Amino acid sequence: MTKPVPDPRHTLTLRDVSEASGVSEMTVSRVLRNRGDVSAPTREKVLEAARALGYVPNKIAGALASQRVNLVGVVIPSLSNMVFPEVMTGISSVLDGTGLQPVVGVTNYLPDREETVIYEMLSWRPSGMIIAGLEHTDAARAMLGRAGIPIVEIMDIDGTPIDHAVGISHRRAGRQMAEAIVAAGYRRIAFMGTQMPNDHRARKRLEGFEAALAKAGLTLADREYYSGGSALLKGREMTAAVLARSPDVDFLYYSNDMIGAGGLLWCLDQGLDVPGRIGLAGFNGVELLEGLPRRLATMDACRLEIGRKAAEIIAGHRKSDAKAGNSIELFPTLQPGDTIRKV
Amino acid sequence: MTKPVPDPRHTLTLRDVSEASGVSEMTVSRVLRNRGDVSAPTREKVLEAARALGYVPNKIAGALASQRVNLVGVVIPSLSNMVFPEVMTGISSVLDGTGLQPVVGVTNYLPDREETVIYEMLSWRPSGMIIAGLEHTDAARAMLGRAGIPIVEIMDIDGTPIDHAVGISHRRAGRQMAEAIVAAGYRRIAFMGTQMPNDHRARKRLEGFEAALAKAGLTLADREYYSGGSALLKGREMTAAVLARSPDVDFLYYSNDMIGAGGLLWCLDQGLDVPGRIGLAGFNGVELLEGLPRRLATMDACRLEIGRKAAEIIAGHRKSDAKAGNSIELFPTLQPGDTIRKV
DNA sequence: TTGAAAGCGCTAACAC
DNA sequence: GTGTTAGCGCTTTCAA
Repeated sequence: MTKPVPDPRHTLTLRDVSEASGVSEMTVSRVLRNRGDVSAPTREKVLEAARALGYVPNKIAGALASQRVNLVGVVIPSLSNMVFPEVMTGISSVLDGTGLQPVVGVTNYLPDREETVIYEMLSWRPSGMIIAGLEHTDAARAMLGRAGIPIVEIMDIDGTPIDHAVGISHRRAGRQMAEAIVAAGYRRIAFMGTQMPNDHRARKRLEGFEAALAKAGLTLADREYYSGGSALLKGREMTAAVLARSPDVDFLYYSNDMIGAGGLLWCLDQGLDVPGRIGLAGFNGVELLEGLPRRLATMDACRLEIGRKAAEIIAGHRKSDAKAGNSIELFPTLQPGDTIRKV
Repeated sequence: MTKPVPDPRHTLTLRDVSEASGVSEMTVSRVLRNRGDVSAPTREKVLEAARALGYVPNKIAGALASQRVNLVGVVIPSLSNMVFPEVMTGISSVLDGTGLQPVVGVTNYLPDREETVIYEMLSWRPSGMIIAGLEHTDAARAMLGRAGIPIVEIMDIDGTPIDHAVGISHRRAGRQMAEAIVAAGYRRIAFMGTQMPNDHRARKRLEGFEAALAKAGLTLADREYYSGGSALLKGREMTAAVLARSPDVDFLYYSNDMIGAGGLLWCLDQGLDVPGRIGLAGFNGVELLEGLPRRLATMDACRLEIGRKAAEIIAGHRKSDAKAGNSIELFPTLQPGDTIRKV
């Protein structure tokens, strides 16, 4: 039956700063946003009061009133494979100057989870969205399409973007690697990758790879998939399994550098002649490879540049009335390293 | 001079759903939030209309009206060293059931940047904050202290928390590793780490390490710092440099597993007897180590558990009026692997 | 240069 | 079960 005591430490509002400084709320607001003309003395009084009180503006109210939110949603499948952190670096480097802030959501390669994340993000009315991949649920595509903000799908350009796309062609990347391998004289080629039906980019690389092999009259000699666990260790294990099963294989193509690195370490442990007896290649161009005993052949995925370009599209949206449907294709370079025979 | 045409694709509001369904805004709101009693037919009509229109609620307005934001701010120094992604996994695993959503901000180990990130996050009035480390600017501590929400500082407990802390004692961790090394008979010990004045946890580990050495009558025989670049490669380079300069060193202590792995690969390349002639140890217990030719000695940092516990504190805050000042200490286990001599 | 009034889109509290 | 009223804390707009 006690009267509810008003929280003594209630959250501060503009009104509090206004009263403390003897300046109207409106003018306080102007000072705090550096907007309009405010005389130097007034400005000082306000700043002083705000600092003394420890006022933190309420962006929720600000956003509702101004219909403006300086947030950019970034939807990615995973944080743990070191490719997306680098994309984030690219995004941040561009956004940092603009007053826009990235907010990331992780989907774990689950389409339904992605749909939920997109829905949640859109409900905060961000200024733009950056989303990995071109494959989404119908509902997700619909939401994004009617959101009325710039949407940039990244990493991949093999498909039709909702609005904008920035990425590489993974099909082409797979094809190029296969061509290089065949040109180097390898003939019995095995593939190892992740068991992930929703990793569309890995899938497209393999499609391109197999298509190029077919053109050379070849098919994959063996293949092996894994899921979970330490990628480096899985690379070793899969490599051991494949070579036990198919001892005459002369090339190992991995869907990512981490398992490729594991495979390379295993081959070296076994004293195999790399790249003479057997060649290896991965994908991504991760920094880690630089510290290996031998440089694994790979292809960089232009991660930094993709992040940058995507952010530029969002940031530049106000001025450029760039129409939708634009794909920006980047071209990865093949780094043969020391694990493919020189022709 | 043309009259401004109202945007035909204006963002949908509750009102639109209300008109389309012939149900009052209030009831529509109730249906969309599963709140209160709504008859099945009304409910259906509303859901139908909302779906048909593609309505996405405006959380900004909702949050302002309800004074409730289901966001938890997570402030971390970096995404790229594979320790924080695992903390995030722990956080998400707990938050997923609660309706709370993590929002991450990255500081790059810059105190001023951290202050800004905290300010920005608080301005969205989150339900709680999780922040790496116990060292912050005075302004940041003040803001957090008066925010009126649960604050959990993670990773470290060597210091005084603002509200709650969950982590390990890095000083103790360093001490324990030194004791194990000394007990194994190593005497000429070198340290290699990052050149990062603001990585307080690495600093505390080294302090604990040196204190324990001192207690055994020893001092570091050599030390080397790096910054930037591929950690694996830097580990190799620093190791080569240290052993060239101090050939009689018999143990290499690394501030993280990645450079430790590089050092290990280098030692094996050189044909050094590990752990007989020389021992090595890192810190973190990263998954990567499992794929190496030999298991590097390390200490896990309880990352998953830290994330979990921190999230539990935030999520459980409504019921438990847990008072501030609580530190939860976790105890990492030393994993000797194959790079420390058995005693 | 400053202030007053009117909402932004939603929900709490209360009536019906 | 459903509707009405009154704001949430800001910013926009316009007047002074």
